[in-house]
Amino acid sequence: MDVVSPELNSLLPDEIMDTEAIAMEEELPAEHLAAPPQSEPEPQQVPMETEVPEIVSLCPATTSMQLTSASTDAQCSTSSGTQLLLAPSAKTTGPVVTQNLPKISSVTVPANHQLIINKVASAPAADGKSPGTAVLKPEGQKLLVAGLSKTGQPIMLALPHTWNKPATTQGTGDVKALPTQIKMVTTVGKPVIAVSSASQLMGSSTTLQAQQLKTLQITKKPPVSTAGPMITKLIITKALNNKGLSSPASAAPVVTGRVVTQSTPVTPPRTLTIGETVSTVPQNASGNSKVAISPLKSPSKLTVVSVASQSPNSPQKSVTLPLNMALGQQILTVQQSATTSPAKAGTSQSTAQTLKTVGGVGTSQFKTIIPLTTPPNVQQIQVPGSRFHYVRLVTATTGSTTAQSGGSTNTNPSIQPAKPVMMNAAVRMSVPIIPAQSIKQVVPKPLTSAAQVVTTSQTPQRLIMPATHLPQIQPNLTSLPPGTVLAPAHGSGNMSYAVLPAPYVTQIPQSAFVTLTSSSTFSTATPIQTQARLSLNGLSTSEATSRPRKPCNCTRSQCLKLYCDCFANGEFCNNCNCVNCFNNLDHESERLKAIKACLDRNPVAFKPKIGKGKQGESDRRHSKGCNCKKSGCLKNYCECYEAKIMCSSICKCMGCKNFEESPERKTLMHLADAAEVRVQQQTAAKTKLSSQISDLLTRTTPAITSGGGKLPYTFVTKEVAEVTCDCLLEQAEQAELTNQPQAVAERLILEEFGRCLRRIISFAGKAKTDCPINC
DNA sequence: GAGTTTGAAACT
DNA sequence: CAGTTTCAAACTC
Repeated sequence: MDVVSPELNSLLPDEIMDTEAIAMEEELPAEHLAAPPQSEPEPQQVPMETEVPEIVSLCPATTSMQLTSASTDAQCSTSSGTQLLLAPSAKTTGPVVTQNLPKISSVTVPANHQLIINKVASAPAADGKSPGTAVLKPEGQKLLVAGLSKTGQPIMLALPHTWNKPATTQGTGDVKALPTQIKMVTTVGKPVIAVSSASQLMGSSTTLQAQQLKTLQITKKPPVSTAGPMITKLIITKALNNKGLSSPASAAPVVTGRVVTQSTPVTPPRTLTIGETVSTVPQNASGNSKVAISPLKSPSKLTVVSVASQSPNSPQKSVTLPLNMALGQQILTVQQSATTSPAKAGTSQSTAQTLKTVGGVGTSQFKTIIPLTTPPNVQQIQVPGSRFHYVRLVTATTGSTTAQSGGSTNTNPSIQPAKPVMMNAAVRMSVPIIPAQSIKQVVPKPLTSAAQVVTTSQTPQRLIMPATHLPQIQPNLTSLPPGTVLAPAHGSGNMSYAVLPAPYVTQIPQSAFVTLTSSSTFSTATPIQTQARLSLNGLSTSEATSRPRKPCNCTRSQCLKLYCDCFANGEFCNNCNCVNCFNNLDHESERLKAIKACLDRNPVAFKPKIGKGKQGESDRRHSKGCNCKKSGCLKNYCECYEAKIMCSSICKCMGCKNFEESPERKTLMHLADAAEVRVQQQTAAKTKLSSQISDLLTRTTPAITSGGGKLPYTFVTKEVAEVTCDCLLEQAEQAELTNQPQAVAERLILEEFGRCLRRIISFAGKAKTDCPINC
């Protein structure tokens, strides 16, 4: 099992992981496997709240690591003598446990680096392997790894009692058994590997908590298992910087996830088979390297990286990274075929077949991210100039995929042919370090055409669907609404398009969309349908539907001119107050004409006005600049001000006060900030009040019951009173901040008090209503 | 909520 | 390209 090759590592963004320090070795030198003394370490108690029993080894930059798949032993050796500890997967249940116990080939600790692996319980080496192999008992033992970072800070991780619990709880070794995790953590530039139960949270080590970590989590599917599934997750965590321990605030790094499958021409291809499924296929040591990187929004929330194994003969490897959508974690799934085998069009389907979303089965932490009704294909896309890899998730039957890849003229074996990218918002969000502008989408062309790429600069996806009955429109591809995807008309080089803004996909019921696509006359609807599904599924429904957008109020433009914000944003009107709106599917032809007209007038009409500067948001500026004359650019009339950016040299405004040093602007900003803070505080207070009341209701229901109906004041407990006071104080502060007269302030406070009372009464009444029988 | 102001978009 | 008109959002009362 390979983890990360240096070549691959070089391609990975630092934000994700840095595997420079990890080199793979085929064999673990026995001399580096110093047997841990029999002395059993203290059964160190792992704080329950952390729930992360881990085995940690610290490896220096030169550390080599091997995950041997031939046995249950996980070994780590380092040329420098530093340690890497790989514990074998948790294994198994029942009777076979003792025969396939995970073994720790313990790690030697070099002079200055730390690793001390103390097996808690050693048993006679069942397989008689190298001395020094510690055999872990299946249950109730802790493996402690103690080490010191360069800074001298000790690292202590313990193997929990539940080391083998996953399998045990699964009884017969169900594939859904909670996998053991191996975490590789780099501390102070050294990778650390830890093993923990998959259901447990990271962060048991206070040392680790004190570092800014990034985690690569890999679920290892061991080779042939004679005693049930062996599931090991390898989490490679790297300190974001070498400041390591000096960054106390870095305990909870947000690491976006992605899965990378890649092989390198230099390093012998290796296969890291990851998955929770039981596999009887021996790990293919000659396969392509696979690396699964799991993002973590929080170190306490692990995202399983699952990599489905694939036929060794297949040049492409599929990787799926499930994530906990509920936690807002997202993934970027990356697939890359072997460099020696450029992606073949035909491989995508097999990819889809082998692509599995695993992990998390039976564990609430792990969820399938893309609940497509059909197995998705994952196509890798390499964006020029980007260190990131993107994938396109498509259904398997599309012919356009074949055409696109087949038509590619890219002859560079190291660069994948341009492929369509279907990046839904969720995916984009999952990798915030990827600017939206970098996302590129392929414009499907007739089957004989090479793929074209449209650079998008805005997150919403839009679909331009064939509409053969409509006037032909050949929009400037570079000027289409951002995110636009074009689909060719049926079997013809003459292209017609229907523009479907992304919101349409999310605005309309899925059934409606399905009807639309299924009834359309073009044969290449599959990609669109797929994208639609992705938009519906990949983008969380709540996110899609709740995305705030002001309803327009157009009365004369029919919402077909750029006056209309909906139209200007490439969106359909939805829940707007417009009159005689044509910005909908019912007026598709008119809408298309209007789009064309806008593009004729201004080829970049649909491009975002607020571009992104070179150095991030601070450099954002209006693409055209404003022309304000009377507002001083300090009102929302000004597009710059509205976008919360300062006017720039390209603005033609008069009397501009929207510049950095402007006192007026600062004053406004302060007021705005203060208002925002107040709103947040108020919201928090009210939420707290509601929570308190709810909690109180829960606890006081018996009293209500016994009392035959208590009056609302029953609910005015100390907690409620305190929260109510908070609300009142907040109101007072707000009045003070806004320089309200005392009378007004008093009135505001009283009104707030009235609201609090009403809420209390409301909850009280609700409580009585909710339990009419008992009360 | 009606009326006014404002500046972008559209038009000439 | 400049000037004018149209338009809808922002703003005021």
